[in-house]
Amino acid sequence: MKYDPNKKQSRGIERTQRAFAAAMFNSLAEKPFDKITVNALCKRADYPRATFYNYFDDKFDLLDFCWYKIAQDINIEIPNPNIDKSTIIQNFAQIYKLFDQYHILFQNIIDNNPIDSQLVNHFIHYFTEVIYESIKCNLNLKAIKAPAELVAQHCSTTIIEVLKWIFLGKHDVSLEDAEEYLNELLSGPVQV
Amino acid sequence: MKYDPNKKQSRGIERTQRAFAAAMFNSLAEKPFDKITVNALCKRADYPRATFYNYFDDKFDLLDFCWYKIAQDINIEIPNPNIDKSTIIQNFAQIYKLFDQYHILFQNIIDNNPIDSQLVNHFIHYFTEVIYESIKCNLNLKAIKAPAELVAQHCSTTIIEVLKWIFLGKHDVSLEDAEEYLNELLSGPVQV
DNA sequence: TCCATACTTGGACAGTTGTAAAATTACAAA
DNA sequence: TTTGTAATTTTACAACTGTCCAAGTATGGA
Repeated sequence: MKYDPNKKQSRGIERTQRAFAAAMFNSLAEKPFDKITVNALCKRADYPRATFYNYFDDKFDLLDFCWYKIAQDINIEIPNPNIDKSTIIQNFAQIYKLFDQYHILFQNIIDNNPIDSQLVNHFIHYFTEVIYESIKCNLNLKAIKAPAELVAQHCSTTIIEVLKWIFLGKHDVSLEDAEEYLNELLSGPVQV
Repeated sequence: MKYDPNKKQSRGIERTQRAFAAAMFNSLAEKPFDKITVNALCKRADYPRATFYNYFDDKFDLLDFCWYKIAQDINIEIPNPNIDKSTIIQNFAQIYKLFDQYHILFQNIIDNNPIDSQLVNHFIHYFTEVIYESIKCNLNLKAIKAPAELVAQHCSTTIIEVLKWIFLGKHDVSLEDAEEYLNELLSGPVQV
């Protein structure tokens, strides 16, 4: 992201960024992402174009900011220096609940954008990265050859895959079932 | 893709499409994807812009065609009505060899594009889809709750993940080791 | 209060995108 | 060879993108 949202920012800057994010969220709810132009976002947020480019490189950069705002609520506990399968499933529950809060937004997004669109991929990718960052280096692995980074990547992908299936694939799955799905996928679901 | 490459096409059409694909491959080898414009591709392929839009919706559509040309060589055997883990690993070997043939191209792509760029994601996504299409409906699953489609998705993602690690992540891994990695990921690598 | 500095804004610009229509070319049947 | 149809290319266009600069506006410190 162009602006580091972690560093403290003046009230004005935050207000402006929030206005653009709101414009994006509202636009996403009503039309496909590739029909959303920077011009339209500026009109909606009621800021001039130059201000947009002050804060964001392009509309993807704004998207990053939007996902960041959603992901802020995720507070993955990484006290555990060795994360095992049950820890993963615990954290999964937290993200499930977060996604559930936003399920109307996701519904709208999916109604306007194909599941394999740039937009959805961008979203998926962002959250996979969030998970990955929180579990890499801390996984408690079996005695295997595969490198830890690869396994961490695999776990985060799997977690997001289940959530994608549920919240972007229009499958109504309870948290309990979702946890079971995840557990199965992480345990080797295919016959030997 | 705008043009269905499966349906038979006149020699002229194929020549034109190949020219654009070649222009794309050559450009990819020397600069980042987002610096490649349709204009430049046309200049390189020596065709007018309107011809480009005759065959492709945009540069992503051309990319689809490029990956399609590579993927053509994959001939996944789906005689088996129930694919188990060893079948998956067999097919994996075939794709590993295919990717290995193109490893110089992939090297160049990675030198010019970040691993999490739109371009790489597009590539990954395309091949995940190819694998998914070939294994869905035929997986021999354990007695589990997770739906078959989700598991198929998970398997194809895992396969491509290992290949990404090797060929796009600059990790030199032999076929034998790669098969072992895949087997471990599909067997549940994390401690319970 | 004043000033210096940083940030915001408006306008302009070159380059790009995707589309639509008109003009040309290729090709196959008579 | 002629002719009609379809495929291909040309040209023109309106809109968008990202960057730059200069004028305007806040803001905080002295």
